[in-house]
Amino acid sequence: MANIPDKPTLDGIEARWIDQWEHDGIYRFDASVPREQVFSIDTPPPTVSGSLHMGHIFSYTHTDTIARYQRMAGKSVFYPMGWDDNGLPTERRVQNYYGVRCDPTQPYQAGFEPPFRGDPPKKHQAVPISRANFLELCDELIEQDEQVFEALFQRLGLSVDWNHHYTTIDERSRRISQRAFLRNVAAGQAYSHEAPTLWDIDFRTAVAQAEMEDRERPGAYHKIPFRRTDGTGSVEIDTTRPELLAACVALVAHPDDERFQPLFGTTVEVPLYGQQVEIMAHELAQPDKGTGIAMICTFGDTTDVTWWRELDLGIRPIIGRDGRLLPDAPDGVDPDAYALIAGKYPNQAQRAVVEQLVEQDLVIGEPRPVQHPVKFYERGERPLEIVTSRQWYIRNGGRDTDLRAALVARGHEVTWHPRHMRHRYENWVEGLNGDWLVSRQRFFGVPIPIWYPLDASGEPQYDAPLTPSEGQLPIDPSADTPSGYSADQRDQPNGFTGDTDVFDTWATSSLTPEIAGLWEEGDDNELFDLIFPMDVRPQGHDIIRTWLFSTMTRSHHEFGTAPWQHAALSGWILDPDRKKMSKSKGNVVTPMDLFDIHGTDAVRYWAASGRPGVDTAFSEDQMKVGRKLANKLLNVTKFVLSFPEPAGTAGSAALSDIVIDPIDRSMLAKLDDVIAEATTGFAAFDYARALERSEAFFWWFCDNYVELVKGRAYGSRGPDAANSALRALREALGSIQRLFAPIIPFGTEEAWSWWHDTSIHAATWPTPSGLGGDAGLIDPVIEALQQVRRAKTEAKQSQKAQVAALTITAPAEIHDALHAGEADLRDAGSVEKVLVTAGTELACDVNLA
RNA sequence: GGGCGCGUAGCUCAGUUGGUUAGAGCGCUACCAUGACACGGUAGAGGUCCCGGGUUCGAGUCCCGUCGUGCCCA
Repeated sequence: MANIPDKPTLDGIEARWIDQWEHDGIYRFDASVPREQVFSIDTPPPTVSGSLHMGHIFSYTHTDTIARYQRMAGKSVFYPMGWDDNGLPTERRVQNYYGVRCDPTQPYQAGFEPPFRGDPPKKHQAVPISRANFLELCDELIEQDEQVFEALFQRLGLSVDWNHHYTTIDERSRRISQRAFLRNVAAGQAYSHEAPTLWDIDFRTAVAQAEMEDRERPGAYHKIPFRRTDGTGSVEIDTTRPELLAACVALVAHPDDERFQPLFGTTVEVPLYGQQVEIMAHELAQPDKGTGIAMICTFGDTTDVTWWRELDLGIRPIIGRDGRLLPDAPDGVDPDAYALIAGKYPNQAQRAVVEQLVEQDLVIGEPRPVQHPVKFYERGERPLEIVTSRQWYIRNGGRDTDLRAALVARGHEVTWHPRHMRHRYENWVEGLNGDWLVSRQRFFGVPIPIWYPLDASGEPQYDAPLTPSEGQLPIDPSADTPSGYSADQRDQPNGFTGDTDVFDTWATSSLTPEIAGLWEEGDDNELFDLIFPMDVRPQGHDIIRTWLFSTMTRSHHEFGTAPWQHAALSGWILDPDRKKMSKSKGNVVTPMDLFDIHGTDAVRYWAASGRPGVDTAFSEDQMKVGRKLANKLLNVTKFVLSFPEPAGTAGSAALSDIVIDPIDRSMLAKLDDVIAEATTGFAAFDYARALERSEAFFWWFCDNYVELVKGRAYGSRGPDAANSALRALREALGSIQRLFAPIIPFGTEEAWSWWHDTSIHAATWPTPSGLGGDAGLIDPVIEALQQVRRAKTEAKQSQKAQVAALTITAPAEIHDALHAGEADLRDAGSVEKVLVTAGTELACDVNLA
C-alpha cells in the first residue's frame, strides 16, 4: 500500500497507471471460462488514414465504461482493437503524404524513395509509381499512423486487450475476407454480373449505394422538341442533361397521363443525332415534372437504369470510365454530329450541345434554372456517372424480398440502444434497390481471390471462375497461379487471368467478429465459438447502413444468426454552437491537448455524461466538472483513510456489528439504492445514468453525510460511535470508488491504491450492503443542518459560528429520526443545545451565539 | 416527400410506469481562507416545462394538431 500524499493530485498519474495495468495484464482476455462468463465487444476499427478526433474519444469512452463495468461484474471481457487501414482513404493519404500516385502500368522499382515524406508542396506533380511500390508506401505509412492511434487510445485509458489486435489489411484479415467471400460464392450469395453501375470518374471505381449521397446542385431545364416520325408535329421534353441526347433510347410518360396516351408506341427522332426512339409508358414517369414526358438515356441516372431494365430497351453508352464521352458514336447515332462532343467531359459536352441546339433553333424558350439533387460518391467531387461494367456483388436483399425480410427479422433479434435506432436499420434495408457491390477498381485492398479461364481467343470465361482452395489463402490472383495452370499461361489464350479488383473496405470490415475471433484460423475454432455471436456492437449511428448492415448480412449468410445481441449507438459531437463538429472548421484543440490540460478522467467524464445515442455538445466546462469530481474523490479518500483503521474492517467482525448508528445505516441504505441503479444502468449500456446517480450521491455524501458525522469520527462520542462512522465511511468509500471506476479509471485507481494492493479494475463490482437501514431517516437531520447553515450564511457568519440553541419544529413522526441525529447535528453545526418540538412541518429556529 | 429524434432556468441537460411545492451542474450574486479538499465550502436569485386542443380527480409526462430544430432516406 502506497502512502497517501500530503497533497493528492491527478497530474501525471495516467502514465504510471497505464504502465502498471500493462505490466499486470489486467485487461487480458481469459479464454478459459464458459460462454456465459464472456462479454465480447465488436470494436469499431477506426480509419487510420484520418486522425482521431473528439467523436472517437466520445464513443470509445462509452464502450470502455461498459467493458470496465462488465469486467468488474465478473465477466471475462473480450475487448479487441483493430485499425481499418485498407481502402481508398489510405490511398489518398499516401498520395498526399509522399507525393505519388499509383499507376499499374509502371514497372516496380526496388528500393524506391518517394519524393517527400509529409507535406509535398502544393505545386508538386504526383510521381506515378507501380502498384507494388505504392502498396509498400501504404504499409509504411499505416504502421506509422497506427502507432499514433495506439498511443492516443492508451492515454484515453481504453481497457483493450492489445494482444487481440488486428488491421483490416493484415494477412489474417485478407485470409478471412477471402475465405468468407469464397463461401458466399460457393453458396450463391455472391456473384459477378455485368450491369450499369454507379461510377466515380475521378477515382475510376464503382461505388455502392451505401457510399452515395445526394447533393443539391444548380442545373437548368432545356425544353427540346423531338419531331414525330409520322410528320404530325413534335413532342417537347424537358431535360437537365441535353448532352445525353446521343444516348437517348426512348421517351417515357406515365401510363395514366392522357396527354401522351395517344402517342404510346409511336416514334420520334432525336434532335441533332437522328436516332429514332419509341414513346413508352412507365409509372415512374412524373407527370408534374417538366413537360411530363422524359427521355431515357443509357445512362443519366438510376431511374434510367430501372426504365432500361424494365422496358427491355437497347443500349447507347456514351460515357467512358474516365468520365469522357466515348470516341465512337453509339448505334444509330449520326457519327458527324457525335464527333463534335466525343472525348469531352459531360459539362463541356453540354455547352457544345446547347450551342448546337440554339444554332439550329431546337431549344424552346430560355433554359430554366433549377436546384436539384445530384448523386455523388461521398468522397467524390464530381457527380457520379453510370457505366456498364462487370462487378462482384453480395446479395443483401436489394433484389430479393425474402432475403430482405430475413434481414429485417435479424434486426429484431438485436437489442438497440437507444431503441429508436432500429428504425434507421429498417429504413435502410427496406429502401435497398440493388445488391451490395463489393468490387472496387482500386489498389490498396484485399484482392478478390478469383481467376478466370481464357478461351482460345483470349476472352475471360466469367461464368466459370477459378477459385483457390481455402488452404491457399490469402492469395493475390495477379501474382499467384490457379491450380491446373502454370504461371506462363497468365493472360494467354486458353490460359487464365486474375481478377484485378480489390474488395471494398466494408467487405472486409463487415467481418470484424470473424477477424477478431480468429474464425476458422486454427485447427479448432475455440476462440470464435467462445465470443460469437458477440455481446455488443458499439458504433456511431452514421454507419448503420454500412458497417452495421454489412456485418449483419455476412453473419446471416455464413452463420444464420445476428452477429451480436446488442447494438449500442453513440451520438455526434457538436460544436458549442450545435453544429456537427467538422475537421475543416479546425478542431484546434486535439484530444491529446485536452488530456494534458484537463486530465484523461475529466475528458472521459465529459464523454460519459453524453447519453447513449444523443448528440452532445463539446464542452470543456463539463471536463472541468469531471476534474473536480476526480479531485474531490482523492481528497475525501485522503480524509477517510486519515483515520486509524476501525476495528473489524479487515474481516472478522460483520459490518452489521460495527455499524450500529442508524444515521450511518441510513446513509448506507441510500448507497444501496444507488448501487442498484448504477448496476441497472451499466447492465443496460446506460453509463450516463449510472454516472448521474453515482455522482449525485457522491456530492451528497461529501457535503452532508461526511460533514454530519465528522465530529463523531474524531471521537466526540466515544470509540464505538466513532467506529460505526469510520466503518460506514470506509464501506461507502469502497463502493463509491468502484462505482466511478468505469468512468474515471485513473483517479479511482489512484485513490484505491492508497488502501489496496490490487487494481480497482480487477475488483468486484459493488453490491448493496444489505444492512436494511432506513434510507429516509437521515433526511430530516440533513434538512435541519442545512437550515442552520442558511441561518449562518444569512447572518454573514462563518459556518464555524456557534449556535446557542437550535429549536426544531417537526411532525411527530420524524422526531425519532431527529433524535437519532441530534448529537451529530450538534457537532456539525456547532450547536450547544437542541430542542425538538411538535409542529406541522420541519422548521428551525437558529439562535446564534 | 417518407422515417426517426429533440424543444424543461442565461447555457448544457435529468425528470423511469401520469401523483405533493419541476431538479442538477455550469454561469451569476452574496458570504466563509472551518483542521480532506480554494481544482474548496455555505447560501441565494433564476422556469407561462414551444404553442393550441383533448383524455384524467390530477399532465413536463398520455393522445391529436401547429410551429421550430436536427438527423436518416428518397
